Amino acid sequence: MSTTGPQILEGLNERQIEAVSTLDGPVLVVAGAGSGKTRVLTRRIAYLLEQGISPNEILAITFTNKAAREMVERVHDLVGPEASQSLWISTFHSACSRILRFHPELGRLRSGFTIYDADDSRRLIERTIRSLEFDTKRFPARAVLARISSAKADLKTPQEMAIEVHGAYDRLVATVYEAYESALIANNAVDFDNLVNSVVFGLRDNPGVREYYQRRLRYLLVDEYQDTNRAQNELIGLLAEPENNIFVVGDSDQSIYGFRGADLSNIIGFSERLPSAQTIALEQNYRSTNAILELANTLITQNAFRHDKTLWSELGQGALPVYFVADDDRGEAEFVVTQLLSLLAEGYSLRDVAVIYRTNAQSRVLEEELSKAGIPYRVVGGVRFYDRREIRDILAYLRILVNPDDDVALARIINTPHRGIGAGTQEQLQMAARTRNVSMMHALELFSAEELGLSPRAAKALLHFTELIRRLRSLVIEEAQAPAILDQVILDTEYLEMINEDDPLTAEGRLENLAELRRVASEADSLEAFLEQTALFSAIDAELDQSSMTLMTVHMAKGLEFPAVFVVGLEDGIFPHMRSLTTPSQIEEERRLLYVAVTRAKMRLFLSSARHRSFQGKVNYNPESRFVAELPEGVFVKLQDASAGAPTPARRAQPSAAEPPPYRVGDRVFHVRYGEGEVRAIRERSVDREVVVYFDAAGERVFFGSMAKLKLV
DNA sequence: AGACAGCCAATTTTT
DNA sequence: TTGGCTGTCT
Repeated sequence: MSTTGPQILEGLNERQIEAVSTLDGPVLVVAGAGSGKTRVLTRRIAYLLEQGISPNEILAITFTNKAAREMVERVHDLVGPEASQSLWISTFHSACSRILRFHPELGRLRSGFTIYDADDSRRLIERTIRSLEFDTKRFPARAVLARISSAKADLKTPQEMAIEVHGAYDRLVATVYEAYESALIANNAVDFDNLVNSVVFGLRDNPGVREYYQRRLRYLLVDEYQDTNRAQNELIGLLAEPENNIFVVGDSDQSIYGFRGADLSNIIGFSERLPSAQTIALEQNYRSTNAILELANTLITQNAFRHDKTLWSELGQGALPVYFVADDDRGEAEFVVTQLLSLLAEGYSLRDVAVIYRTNAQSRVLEEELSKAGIPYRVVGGVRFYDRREIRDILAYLRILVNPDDDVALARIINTPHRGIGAGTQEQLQMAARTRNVSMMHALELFSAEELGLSPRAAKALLHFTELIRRLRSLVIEEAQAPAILDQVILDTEYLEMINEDDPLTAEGRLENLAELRRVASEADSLEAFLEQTALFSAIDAELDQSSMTLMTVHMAKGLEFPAVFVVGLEDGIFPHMRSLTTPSQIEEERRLLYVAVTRAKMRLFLSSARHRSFQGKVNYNPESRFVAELPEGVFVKLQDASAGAPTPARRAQPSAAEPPPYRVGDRVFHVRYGEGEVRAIRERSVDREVVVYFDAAGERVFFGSMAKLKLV
């Protein structure tokens, strides 16, 4: 049966083998960038199974659904469907959600509870601030939510927060926090933070449930451990007792979510808290050349709060990273374009290249220059699928059907599409509901318009609304399928008509979004499962465009790799960001951000800055990033602005597109790297021309005409 | 109820 | 520069 033994450890280095096969007790794997941590995690699961541990006894936790899915797939490939189906591999939030579905009382919830995402939470906070008659301008909900959220990350209750207040602002936050928690319970809802926190508090208070999970989950694995907050760490600790078979994998140098409560001391202090812990460091990198790793290593050794380690690889020295100082942000973007053209000429393709920046706003100039040059690109991030208005509206309808106490959902849709229930009426309803201690939906159902103090006109509009919800709810009671309910919502609310009237230009796109939502719904087992999925999964993975380059923030780039990477905007104020210059720990996090950015590169790395740039409508003269200054001569080549000094590859003469191409479609050509092929297309672009060649051995490649070293055969 | 001008603030965001 | 929100006018 267990003939898998050798396979499980096959191709692993010594450290990795040690990590995979150290069975009992706490283990910390310090896994540098590109050191094969997912491999270690998946092989370890296979190893545990081979050692006779039941799949039911294993819980593997990740931060993202993507990582969880990837782990499931890879374990599946190793151990087959039977064992892998019984494994529990999920995100913190999904795992907690599942526990709460079985034991809603742990979080003072009732079954059918709603999961609030950040936007729902913000809205509820805003309502709370208003209802306490605080000024929402002086105390923006977003800021208050951030404070509450970081308190929750530290497992701090409103009462604990109230004790430690410094000044009026803190006092307000503590007051809002307490009211917000009550509102969540009243709405039968949990926010993301409370998914974890209520399980932690619930397990502490309920020995029976706690012991059940402790007995069941004997082997825990945690991915990206450096990103855990105190609450998540506490959850792991609780579940792991009494055996303490905790296997955590992470890299202190890649902790970039401190601003959201990630607590680096979880990983740094792991072996101090658990003296029996074994620490295994993975320092061999399988991604980058040593030239890139040397730059990364020198950069990150400037940080004090970290696990000391030095990455190395067997992938050769490689090209020295290039650092370019542009005159302005446009010049920087032009640098990216020209270097990109050379990369393409060398045989890199667009999908091999990524531009990474600190803030989303930086994408604009890059996009303009790339468009100008006719280079296809995609920007990762931006408005996410479930954040689109039409999606949120329809989901709010579905939510109110399942959980009538969800006032946030109700507020969203009570007058969407417009049905004559204005702000005044809504406020009146809210007040009336509050004094009766019921949700707004229940108030509508239980009391007459007169009792609620509503005008006859408002009463009529509300009656229509209540009837609408009642009709739709009957579908839920009859256990109709999620897509059918969704269809009926769209139909009965005349939502499509609204979309059309609203803005006929975008109507089609929004319609497509709804169709996509319906497709997701059709794959869910139930309406409840569908809603849960939409709450916990942020995006339907965008199909990777095979022929465009990628633009994204450092945060989005984490976990990814590209043959060639540009890191732009290396200026004090941008990277490190202005708002992160105050404390040493903020600066360290910014430095880790840059570390994450540069370690995405496999072969080629380009860094750049601009002497001045337009930013927030004004021209800024930022000094060069302190991080660049920290790097010694020799770890990169510095290029001056192309107008100064010797001609750089950046400004190599470009034949104008008007010149006739030296080859035509159908010609046979030769390339040093790809051999012989046939020219399939020649496309004129504003800056250059594109030549598409189909190589006999290497398939299709796209070159830029000015750069391509193609010889006619 | 809806349109529009004026004002203000402005990282990063796995769930 | 952008976007979001508020208050005012129709």
